[in-house]
Amino acid sequence: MPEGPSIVILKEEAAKFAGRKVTAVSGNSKIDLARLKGKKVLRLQSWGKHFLICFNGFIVRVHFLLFGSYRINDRKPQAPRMSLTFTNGEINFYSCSIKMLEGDVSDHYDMSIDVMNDAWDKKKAMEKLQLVPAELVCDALLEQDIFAGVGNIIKNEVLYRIQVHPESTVGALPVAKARKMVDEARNYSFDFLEWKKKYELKKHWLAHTKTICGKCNGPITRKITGTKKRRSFFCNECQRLYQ
DNA sequence: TATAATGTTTGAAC
DNA sequence: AGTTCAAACATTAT
Repeated sequence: MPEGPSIVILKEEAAKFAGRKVTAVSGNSKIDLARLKGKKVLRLQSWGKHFLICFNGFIVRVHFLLFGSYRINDRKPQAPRMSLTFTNGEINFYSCSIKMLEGDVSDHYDMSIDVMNDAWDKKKAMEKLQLVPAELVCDALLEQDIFAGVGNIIKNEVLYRIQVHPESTVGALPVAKARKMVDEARNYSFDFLEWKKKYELKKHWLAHTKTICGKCNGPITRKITGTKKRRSFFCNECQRLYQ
């Protein structure tokens, strides 16, 4: 469930709880859940892969990692990490990381880094890339400090779209390619959002988990790449290695 | 059934 | 002391 666009979908689905009071709270999270009881949710936000439940003076941050999930007006058999009940429904979170942050969202998050946010700033991403010229692009795209919300699927699809080999070095990319990478990190994320909403995300994958390149009919290489050691799927023929 | 996978934090080891 | 790395966590489809 993890990448940024999926969290945007959650935010939209949970929007009906904004302005509502938490009438009951439970779960096996180690944070002080009792603090939420009777408090009003001011708004629901997202930043990258973080889902933010904002209260007056503090925020509950939910991160789904690899296996986390949620249900709205529904439950899974297992015990929820956190369950929030409102007068108009409930939301349950499973096997996720939950933290309490003091203060406002702006004290903790820079929304201009979130590829899904209206405040996203292309120039800022370009500037941050220039600070890590030695990094491989497959790692750079996964940097949440640069591309908050981008995950491994988006990484692979972006690199395929712009025809850049995942083991290319950031500093070796021509500026026009770097710009394309930044642009597509956002563009593909929005495509991901639309496809995911229609339950047809996988149908549109061109590189991720594929074995044949649709462009040249050659093989798609699958390889663990970068210091992050994540799976990369790429076409050696169509994706150029810059180094 | 065993494996691998849309991810991050932590703490040991250097 | 700062950096690096692997382990830990946890679920489900294949």
